[in-house]
Amino acid sequence: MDASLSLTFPDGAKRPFPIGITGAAIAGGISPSLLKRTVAMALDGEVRDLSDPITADARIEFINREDPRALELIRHDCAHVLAEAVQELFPGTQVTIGPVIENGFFYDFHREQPFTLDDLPVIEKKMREVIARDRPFTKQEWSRYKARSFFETKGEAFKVELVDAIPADQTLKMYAQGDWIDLCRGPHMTSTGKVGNAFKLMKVAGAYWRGDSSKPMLTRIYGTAFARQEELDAHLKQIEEAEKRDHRKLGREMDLFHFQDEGPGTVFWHAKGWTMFQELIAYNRRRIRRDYEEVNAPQILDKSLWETSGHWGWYQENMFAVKSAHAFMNPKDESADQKVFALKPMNCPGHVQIFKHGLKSYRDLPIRIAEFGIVHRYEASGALHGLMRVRGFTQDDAHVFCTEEQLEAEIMKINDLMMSVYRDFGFTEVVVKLATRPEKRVGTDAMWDHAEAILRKALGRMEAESGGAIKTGVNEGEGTFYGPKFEYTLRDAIGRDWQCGTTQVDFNLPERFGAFYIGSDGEKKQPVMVHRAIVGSLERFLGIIIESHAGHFPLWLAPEQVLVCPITSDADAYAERVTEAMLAHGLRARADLRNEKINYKVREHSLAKVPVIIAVGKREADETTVTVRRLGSQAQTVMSLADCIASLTDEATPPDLKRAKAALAGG
RNA sequence: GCCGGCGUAGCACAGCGGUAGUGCAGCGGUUUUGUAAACCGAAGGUCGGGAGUUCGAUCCUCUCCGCCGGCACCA
Repeated sequence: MDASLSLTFPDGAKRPFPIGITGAAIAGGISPSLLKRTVAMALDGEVRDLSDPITADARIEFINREDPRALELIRHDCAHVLAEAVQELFPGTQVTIGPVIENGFFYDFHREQPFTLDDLPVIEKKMREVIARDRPFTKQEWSRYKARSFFETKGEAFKVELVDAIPADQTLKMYAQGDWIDLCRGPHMTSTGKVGNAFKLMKVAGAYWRGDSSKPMLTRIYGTAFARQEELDAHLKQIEEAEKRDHRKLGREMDLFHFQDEGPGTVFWHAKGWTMFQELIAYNRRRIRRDYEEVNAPQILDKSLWETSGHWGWYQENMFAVKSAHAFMNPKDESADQKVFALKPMNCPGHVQIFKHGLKSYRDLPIRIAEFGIVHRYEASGALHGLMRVRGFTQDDAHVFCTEEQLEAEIMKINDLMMSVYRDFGFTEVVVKLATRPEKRVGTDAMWDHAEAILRKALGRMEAESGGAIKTGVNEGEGTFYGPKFEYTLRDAIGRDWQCGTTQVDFNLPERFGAFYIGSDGEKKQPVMVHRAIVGSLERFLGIIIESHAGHFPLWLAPEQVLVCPITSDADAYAERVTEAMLAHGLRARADLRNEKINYKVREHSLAKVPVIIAVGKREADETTVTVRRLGSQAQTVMSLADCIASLTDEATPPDLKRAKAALAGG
């Protein structure tokens, strides 16, 4: 008799089994129906093929399709089914990889003629056939040689490359589903039928082999799958909802901004969008007034300055160069001014120049220079995306020049400010990641060691002192060419993550530009420079605000706060009086005196997402009251004009001012 | 930049080898209205730019530009 092992079941029962018994045998031994509904098992919490022989004592759980842990298997199996379907339909198509991703899976194929959207329904149909065949997934271990020659014979060049890339000490696992077989790490469910029908192919896209733009481009087919149809439907519905709050769509509908062909990646801010933009700047300006000096540096500067900073060398492809139009058109004309300027892609060199102007003492430090700096970067055409990725944008930028001793305190101070700003905009979940030295960089390793050590220490403090609001991590090799940085990522109302803030420690630019201060010993000292942006790009941040609120802005940000609508023209004069009173109290109010029914106006202003609609008729005029209707509610509230203004002005007070008011009131 | 798709009136969309329609908005009139669309009328477009094929191109081909979905990139 074989030696035995002991398995612990979820109910706590321990039972002995012969070594090498499979999960399937155990499940089948308990009951045929258990075996039937089990798609995989977990040994000590690790998901495994049900057919795996068990070789040691463990906790065993049987996983059915509805188990949350099965979702990944369903998606992964679905990717295999997709690959089989594609190869059956389109012989000669090469397979590469097909991983599970957030919300679904994809599979990358190589085919002379890339797939298009029209191919998806056909492929889906074939997938349903493959699933209906319900072939078991069977695992085999192959030698490297066998796998390599197998794929070579089939003309699967990419798979050959994958086989070669697997470390020599690892075994090669092949999963067969009927006649179709693929190199795969596993695990899989018991058969293709377990994938079910709650799947959908979503889109096709190009993707570079191994994520490398110098390598061939493959066709990626994205799909998603769920255990049950209702979950798939809910997911599709959610995508639809997300599309409705797309800032590009809302920007058009709400008349906030537009783009046009002549200015790719640059924003035409309309009055309403610009109102929000200015409100954002005003807020940020109030937040920095105490500690920073706000400056404004030139938009174009001689290219030599950018050579000194290193940007010209590292980022030339992404910079706009500027010459006189005459010189541009007549590059050979030596009598013309052929000087080349760069449209600034960053504010730091400008701020260094301001720092350098005049002798600085150690007593002056830290010097914090802020600018709502408009920068231009020539982003790749394919990178442009509404307000989220543009070629001209405004940074809430600042540079702190300080001593090394002051550095950590400055970083923590910046962190406090950032967290406070994010809270004011309703973002409470923040992830801060330390991005360490990249391959392409300037400065000595000693410098980097030092800078990273300081940031690491600060990172630990941030997490510890945040009371759980900050989670931290490390992005190896993701730092800037001149220094390591923190990246602040916010999670919005619908769970999407946005990288906004950044704090960068820089020992290099001050040196390159020869910036110094006079130390207490009378000697010249080099300051440390900290680059920081809180919301990053104001354009982008507004895009995030638009999407996370789906256009239903908090009152203080709403471009139009109040619309006053008379019921009939008899109340026009009163409506104007109400509007004037609101305007006088700083509210953004407007009277709608058009000859339209109240129904029409309510509908129109509701669709325009105006937060407050006020209707006034004879009744209100006689009593100096207003009838208030709030966006998102059908309720009508009658109140005195004075009360209404008092409550709206309070609500429209920006969060920072509200805090100050409350502090005052609290004594 | 790369792969695929798309580009028709301010917006949302039809259409198609014989130079274009619908709805909403806008404009003119009628209507004075109590909380999500009153009625009537007239008007509005070198069908993204350029070139080619054709007797004839919004439609087919090429090319450029832009946008969309991804990939790559993001100081």
